[in-house]
Amino acid sequence: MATLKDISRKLSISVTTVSRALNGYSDVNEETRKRIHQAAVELNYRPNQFARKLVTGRSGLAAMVLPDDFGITTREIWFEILAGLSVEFAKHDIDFVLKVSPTDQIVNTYQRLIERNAMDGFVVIAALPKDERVSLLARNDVPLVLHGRSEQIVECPVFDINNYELMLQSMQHLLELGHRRIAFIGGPANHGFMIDRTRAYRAALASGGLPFDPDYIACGERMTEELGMVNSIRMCSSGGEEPTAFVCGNTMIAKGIYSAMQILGRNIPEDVSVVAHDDALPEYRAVDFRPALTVTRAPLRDSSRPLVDLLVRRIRGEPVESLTEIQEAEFLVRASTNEI
Amino acid sequence: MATLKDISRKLSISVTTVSRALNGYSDVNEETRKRIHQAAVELNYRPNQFARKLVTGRSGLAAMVLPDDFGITTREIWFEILAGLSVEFAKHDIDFVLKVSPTDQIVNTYQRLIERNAMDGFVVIAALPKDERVSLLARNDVPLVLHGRSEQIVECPVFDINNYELMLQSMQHLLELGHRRIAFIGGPANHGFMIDRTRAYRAALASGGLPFDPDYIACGERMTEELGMVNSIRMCSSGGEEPTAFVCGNTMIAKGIYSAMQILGRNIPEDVSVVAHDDALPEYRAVDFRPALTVTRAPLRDSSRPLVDLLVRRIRGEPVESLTEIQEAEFLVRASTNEI
DNA sequence: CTATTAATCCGAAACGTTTCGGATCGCCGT
DNA sequence: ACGGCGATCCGAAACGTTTCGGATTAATAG
Repeated sequence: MATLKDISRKLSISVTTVSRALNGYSDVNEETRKRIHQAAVELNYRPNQFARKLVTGRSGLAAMVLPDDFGITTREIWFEILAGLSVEFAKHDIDFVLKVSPTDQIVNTYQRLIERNAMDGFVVIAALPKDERVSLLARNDVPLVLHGRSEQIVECPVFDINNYELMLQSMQHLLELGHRRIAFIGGPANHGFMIDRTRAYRAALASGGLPFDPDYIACGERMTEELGMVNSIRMCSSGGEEPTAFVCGNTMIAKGIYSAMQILGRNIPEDVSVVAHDDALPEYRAVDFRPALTVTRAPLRDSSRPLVDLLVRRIRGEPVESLTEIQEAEFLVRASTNEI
Repeated sequence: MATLKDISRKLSISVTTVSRALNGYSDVNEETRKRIHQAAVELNYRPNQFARKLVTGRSGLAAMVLPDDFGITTREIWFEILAGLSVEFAKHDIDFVLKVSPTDQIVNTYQRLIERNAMDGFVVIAALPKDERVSLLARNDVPLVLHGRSEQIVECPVFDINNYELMLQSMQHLLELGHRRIAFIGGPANHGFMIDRTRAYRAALASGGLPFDPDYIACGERMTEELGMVNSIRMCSSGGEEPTAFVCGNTMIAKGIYSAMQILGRNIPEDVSVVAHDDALPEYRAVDFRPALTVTRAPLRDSSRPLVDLLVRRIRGEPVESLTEIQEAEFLVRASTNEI
């Protein structure tokens, strides 16, 4: 409730000087700065971010808008992302606003938010190769940070995990164990991460001298247990040659495969090996799988910090070229993979 | 980007009048109001909420702060609540900010938010009988809406479902079916809703002339499948008389009981009846249980609208006495309950 | 014909910051 | 003695609203 004017009055120092002292300008005497700081804490001064916004243009607000049908993932995962972002933004004194919008109106929602001009920046998750949200924001010159690489050439900070590399690692591991028929059950075909992983999958097959069999790859809008279950059952009971190994887009899919293999009477890892990518959601702890699941691991929680940092730096005006961060996944060999 | 001044200039009308026209004051001619509105849309005028906040004190921001360990519930449920609140607030042109805070610092977080004075109001979920968050907010005179009744006498809007009544209904149903040994597996003992339900549980027993057996009631911090599983197994294998019916705090607990009964070789509803309260999370659809689950039903999604409405009305200055809403649950008899 | 009143409009101040462009003063070198 | 310079400070304007207290005009009442 205390304002600059209160401090100014109390100390008989101009508002200007008080402001400059508090903001660390060099043209204020060290001793008066001390006095001002002290008065500030005595009066429990908190700058009014709205007044500040009026003149600096910065509001201290960042937003994320997400579809009310959860798009590609589940509630748990969205929540994990939201929670991470909220605490990271808080470290920069930024309030995180959450907008949930009907899926078919996402772009309108962005449009309105842009017009209102209240957000310092946006975080955009799950980039599509050509992403309307991204181009809209970029066109209006509002800062955003992208999770997942997008094909379109936009000047914006990007954070991603190295999807190509992690798939390569999984495949290499299986190839070294002697597997020749390796299936891939992934996520939505049009998403950037899936494209990268598919490319790596094919590259690995090729490098192992193996053919690409379209029956051995399965995509799906939702990366759920069900997806893993139905596709692995299909692949194993089509009458043709069964895969001896599965690589999965996430651990839920792997869980589905585990159930399917149990139903079909196959043993992991004796009959079939399973590798997955692990976002490290507590509910699906790969170590707790029986047998423990071999994974490439890149905790979702770990993405919040870089995402927020990149956005904040973009807002502060750092050149976009320096604002790209690609995270490598750990590779953790556990008990779900075996020689064939 | 267009401001009042732009409209004012374009029409040669004072800023004052433009402002008053747009805000629907009566002292502006109908025709000039028309012109002003038209100019506003032509220039794509959007009021600057920060400038407005400076003078009116309203920011158009509401917040919820939640613990990073999810407190009593799960990620899914929190997300469901968040999503609902976000869309409802949007209808009132209020941005919803999400604060996630370490559990032991919740109160500090509130304190800081209050000092910053940027939020128009807060929504507080899962009230404890004596809730520090509530008293802190109330003491500082910042608007809040409470989900779940709190014992302390604070003047604040409250939304709740009628926990007492829904438990009574479940019990009555079971009693009418002839059950005499009815167990209750609920949630965290210190929470308001659990207290109400326990009271109703005991009242129903008493009205049926049945004794209260502490072994037949189970509480737990997390209302999960596991809670239902371990407690129902314990109750059924203690050597004493087994319960013939369970009433569950939610459908996840019921799911755990279903699994437990299968393991123990008991049939639902022949050997044991199950009733639950149903928040209507899509993942745990009570209709999809085999046998379909008898429930008291009050969808979580339905709580967002009243919650937000109450808060908005409080912010607008309506007297608190009128701001209480208690929702009755539906009672849906399905296949999980039977005569004994 | 004048005093009221109703209908419309408007100037200016205020909200709490930041920032531009000096102002003041003591001191240094010459 | 004087121009200049560095160290400190400050007045005033600006950001985009809302709102208080009139001002103007025309119609109405007496």
